[in-house]
Amino acid sequence: MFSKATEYALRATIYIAQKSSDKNKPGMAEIAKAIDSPQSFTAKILQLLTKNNKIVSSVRGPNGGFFLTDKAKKLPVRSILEAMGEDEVLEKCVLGLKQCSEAKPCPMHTNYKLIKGQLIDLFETKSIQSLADEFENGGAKLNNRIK
Amino acid sequence: MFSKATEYALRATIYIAQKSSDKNKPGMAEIAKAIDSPQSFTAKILQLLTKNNKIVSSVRGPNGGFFLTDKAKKLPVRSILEAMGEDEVLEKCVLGLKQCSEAKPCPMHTNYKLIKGQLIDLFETKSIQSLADEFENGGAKLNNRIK
DNA sequence: ATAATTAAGGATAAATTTGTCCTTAATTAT
DNA sequence: ATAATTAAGGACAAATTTATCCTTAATTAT
Repeated sequence: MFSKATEYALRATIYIAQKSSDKNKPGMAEIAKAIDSPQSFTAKILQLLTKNNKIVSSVRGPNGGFFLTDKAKKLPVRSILEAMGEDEVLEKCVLGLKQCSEAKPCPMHTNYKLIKGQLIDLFETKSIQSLADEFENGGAKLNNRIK
Repeated sequence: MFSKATEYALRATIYIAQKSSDKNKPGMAEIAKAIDSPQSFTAKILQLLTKNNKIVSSVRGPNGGFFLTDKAKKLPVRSILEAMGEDEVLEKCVLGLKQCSEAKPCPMHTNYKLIKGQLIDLFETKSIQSLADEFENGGAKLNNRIK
């Protein structure tokens, strides 16, 4: 569904939401290990999320690392997709048709739009914080290693 | 959602379902033009669909081209995804976690699985033929050019 | 039989995505 | 002030996806 870069972005952001506080800010090495992603590549992605788009915040130096502002925690998960430039996946025609619309529907349109609507709703409704919370409560794990 | 190759595969197969008959078999040039895809690349994809996996059939020589057997027309759309090796998209965890499951759900799991179920159902239930029919009845267009 | 037509298949190239490495800049602790 | 730590950023490399081109094989029409 999403690119690896976006998958890493989602996992990293959720991890940061869980682990960061005023006292403790996970660094890129810790994050990459925790979510089982390539470290340098993840660093690039964190740069993206930190820079233009204000999803993630960071501080350099000893005890530095990444964290989320209270404002950022309330952002919908979709904002991560937007920051990664992969937001269109939620809107696009399944067949990849540029002119597919209500007026000129592709053969999948009518059925697919209902599903797409739910996808959009899910990514709009869920906040970054609420995902982190679900992690804490459920047995959910973010790392990707198979033991 | 899907790769370009798979989008072309879906469009091409639907087009063939519409246009082919005993008398008339669209060739790769016609198909590529109709669905607005790069010709040589589309030819490769048609080879894939023709070869191992028996989605599409073909005949060479003058008046040759591509067509679908009656059996193939009844195949679920999902079989095209399988032939393209992109079937896993329907099953995969949104966050890309290999060990995400009912037992070890990721933070998105519970909500996403409902949507995924509908996606799978859609691709399982719809047959190639039924899509072609919807095209004929509705105003749906397969080409991708913006006029 | 021959020529024309069309898909099959191989080799290769271009573009994009994924990934690494090294240097620089900022911040902190001493 | 100095050294240590950590993110930022640039340059580059590998892998994958997308795409083109050319030759070969099959089939048909003449």
